[in-house]
Amino acid sequence: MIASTAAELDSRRIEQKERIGLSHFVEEVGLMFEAVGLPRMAGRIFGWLLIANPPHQSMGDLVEVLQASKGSISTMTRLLIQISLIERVSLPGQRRDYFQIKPHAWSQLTQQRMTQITAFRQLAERGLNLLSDQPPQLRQRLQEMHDMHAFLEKEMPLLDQRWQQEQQRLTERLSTGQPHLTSSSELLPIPVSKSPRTETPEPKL
Amino acid sequence: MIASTAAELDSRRIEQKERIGLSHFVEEVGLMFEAVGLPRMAGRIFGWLLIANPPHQSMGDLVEVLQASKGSISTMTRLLIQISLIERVSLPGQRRDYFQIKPHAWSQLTQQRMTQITAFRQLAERGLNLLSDQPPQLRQRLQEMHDMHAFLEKEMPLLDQRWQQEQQRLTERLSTGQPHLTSSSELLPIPVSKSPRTETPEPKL
DNA sequence: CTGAATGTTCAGTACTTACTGAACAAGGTG
DNA sequence: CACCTTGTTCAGTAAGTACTGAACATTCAG
Repeated sequence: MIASTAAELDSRRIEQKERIGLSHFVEEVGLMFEAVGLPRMAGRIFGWLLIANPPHQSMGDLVEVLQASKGSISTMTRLLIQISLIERVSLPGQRRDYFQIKPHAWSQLTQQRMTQITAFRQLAERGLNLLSDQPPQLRQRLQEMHDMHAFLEKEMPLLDQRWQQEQQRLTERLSTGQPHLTSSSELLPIPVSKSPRTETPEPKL
Repeated sequence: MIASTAAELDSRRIEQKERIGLSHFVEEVGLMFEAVGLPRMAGRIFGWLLIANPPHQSMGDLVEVLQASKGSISTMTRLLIQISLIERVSLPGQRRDYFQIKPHAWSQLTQQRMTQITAFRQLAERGLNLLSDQPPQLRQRLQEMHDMHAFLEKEMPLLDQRWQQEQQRLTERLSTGQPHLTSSSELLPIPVSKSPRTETPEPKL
């Protein structure tokens, strides 16, 4: 099996090139995740799940493709599931579990942002209390901080709502009839286990 | 000067209590800044400038209040100026410079967020190119990522615009006639120096 | 000019945190 | 039951980065 046809070699070169393109993509998603405060490896996993074929991948797949340790993959998939960016799915008759991008994953990130905005608004309120006996001139800085985030708190959900409508419009353009990946296969999403860990993060310090 | 009146002691206790409240506030702004990917010390500076009286503070003030090194303050104020969250001001007849919160600082943070959104949209496009010969089902994940961020790219500026209007409405409620902190005093903002460093970051590696 | 006040730069450190790898569960399968 | 496959947990490390402190500029005062 030493000799290969020209076609085979060519096909391999193309595959090679694509592999490089794909891993670059994965790496960049990793960097973007870091930019929004999430671990790079979580971004790599998410990036790979964005382009993987099939869209559901096992832990073993991820370990191999991303050249990372089992431990890291296990921890990071758990994180991604916890923030609802991916979900765990199982195939009938298969022992191992698979991971795939969760529908509306991106709205979930917006949700996280909302939490931050609320925190900023509350912080502004605390500041205004501290300066309660000061003249309005001095309080103006905090008032602006407060009003801005109160505004966003009101508007962001509306924006997200409008996005959901827009998206429905967009997806109905072409793929009428096959509404979603999950339902197009025999994949079953596994509900997130409400383990005690979720509510009480540190059982033993 | 060993004896003090009860009133003096009381006033000191109150001051002490307020100092604690203020430094808690400063610390929490620091934590929030970390949550959005900026150095904690930058957040502390910004936090202090939100509540300081007067609103403009010198490097020496910051070093003392925040118990940080001159080096750290210098570096972080530079960072904050670069991302337009604060500005450097000078007083006539005063040698040293002062820093204060820049008007519309918060819109600036939104601006930073826009950059990220654009990066995400471009990344989605790269992914779609990589999967250009794949069936729509597989491309759907990236298509959603793309559409979502394209949507936000379109809508966020409009939102910010509406915020500017809203803000004007809100500030006109009370403080009619004194539109802004800067103009209410003899403070002169110092324009950001367009040093070569800005365009070519690493002159000598 | 000398000295003081103000500000910058940068080498070294201290700290945080992601990641590895190995030991440990938990099922299935023969 | 022994054994393999799949997945989790955790101690230790590796790597990145914010921060310190000291040396170095710069400008003003006497």
